[in-house]
Amino acid sequence: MSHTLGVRQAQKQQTRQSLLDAGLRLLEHQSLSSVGLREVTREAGITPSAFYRHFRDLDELGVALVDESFGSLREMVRAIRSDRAGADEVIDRTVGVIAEYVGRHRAHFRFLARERHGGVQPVRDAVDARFRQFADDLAGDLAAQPESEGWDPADVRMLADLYVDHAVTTAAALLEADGDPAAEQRIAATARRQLRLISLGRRHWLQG
Amino acid sequence: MSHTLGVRQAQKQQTRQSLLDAGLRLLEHQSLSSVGLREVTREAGITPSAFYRHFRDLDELGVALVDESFGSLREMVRAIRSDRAGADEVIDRTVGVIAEYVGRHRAHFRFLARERHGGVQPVRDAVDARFRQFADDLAGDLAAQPESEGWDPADVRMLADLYVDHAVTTAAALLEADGDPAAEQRIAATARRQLRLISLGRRHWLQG
DNA sequence: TGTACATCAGTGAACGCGCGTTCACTGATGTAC
DNA sequence: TGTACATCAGTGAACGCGCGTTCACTGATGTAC
Repeated sequence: MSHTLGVRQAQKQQTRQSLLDAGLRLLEHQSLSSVGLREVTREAGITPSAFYRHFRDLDELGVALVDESFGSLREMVRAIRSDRAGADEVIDRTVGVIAEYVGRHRAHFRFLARERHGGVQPVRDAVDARFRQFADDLAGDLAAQPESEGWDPADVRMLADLYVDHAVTTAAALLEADGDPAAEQRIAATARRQLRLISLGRRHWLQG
Repeated sequence: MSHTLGVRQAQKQQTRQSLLDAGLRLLEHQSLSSVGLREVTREAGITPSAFYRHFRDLDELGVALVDESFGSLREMVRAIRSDRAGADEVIDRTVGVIAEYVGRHRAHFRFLARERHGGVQPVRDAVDARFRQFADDLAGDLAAQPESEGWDPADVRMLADLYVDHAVTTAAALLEADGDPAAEQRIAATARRQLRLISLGRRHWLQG
């Protein structure tokens, strides 16, 4: 028998995952600070006391959900950044990818939108650190592009922040649309125009 | 005795206000959905059952707090919009006013940031409606400016949304800085550059 | 102005309930020989 | 391979506690005459 993990550990990890899934399901309609431990274990189909075999408390589960949620996000960002095309195509693809991922990982995005400014400090810190990391990565990408020649690094960074904040705002608006296709179209159209305006500003930054 | 209100009504309103104040105080460190009714009345110094003389439940108190918070915000927007000056001065003043109001009405802004995407639906709807109203007003202002001559109304609206979203993001970042002056300076500096880039994009929109 | 009654904001006791946490336990999985 | 013991993920009962809500009440304020 090959056991890279062992039956026991594999089962434990499965239970842990069912706790995370249960948490995410409950967080679709309420925020972390109002979810109960017993509520989560009930949803996961285990005993309340078994919870402590996996997390110290609900905050710790929340931080684990941040990691999981940023997994989806990282995938999305990779899809956007790998794009090499003309400005307008990049914009269209970017907005398209955001809309697609929000639709596909709705629960994860909803969780991040909720807890980003929500109740629990350790979770908020975890979310913030991850977003800052994204902005750093994006700033690196932008700096390497020919359009950024002659730019002050601080200006590159502020542009990266603007892009990230815009993406976050757009994703949150799409969530709020809650699947209504007309509303989603409107939000996507607005987002595209805004990105076009921003990229115009970028083009004229040095002689501005 | 002149009584525009009556002693009894005046006292009732005072109690109501102390409930709102207590709620806002508690919401500095947690979100609405995790605050208890008894917690609020304890903080306000009244009996739990007296709560029902003023609100049906905590959600209703939350909606009342949205109204109150937007009072501060409306004042701020009036201060910004009344400004008539050159582009760069407007930008500096705008960011300055935002920073000043966030500092002065910290609890109100924190509440709005929390509950905007937070747990409770009626509160979220109330917040959203108010922000949309602001964007409408701002779109009206922008449309009246000479810089907007020849603009598609939909483009004016998307610019107004971009400005409002940017202000919201900046305010939230300032809150997260939590009074640290260096962090606040950095955020304000970034916000000013971003607004300058946006206004560059605006200037080149039609020939872009 | 004075009196008699109505109103109603806030009180305080009581209720049933679900909460988070503890603890000794069970029995399947893992390990040593 | 087989046996004897160790580990430990998940169980289920128990606990004390604060919760939201109800209800009859009190006494200051308001109103009618």
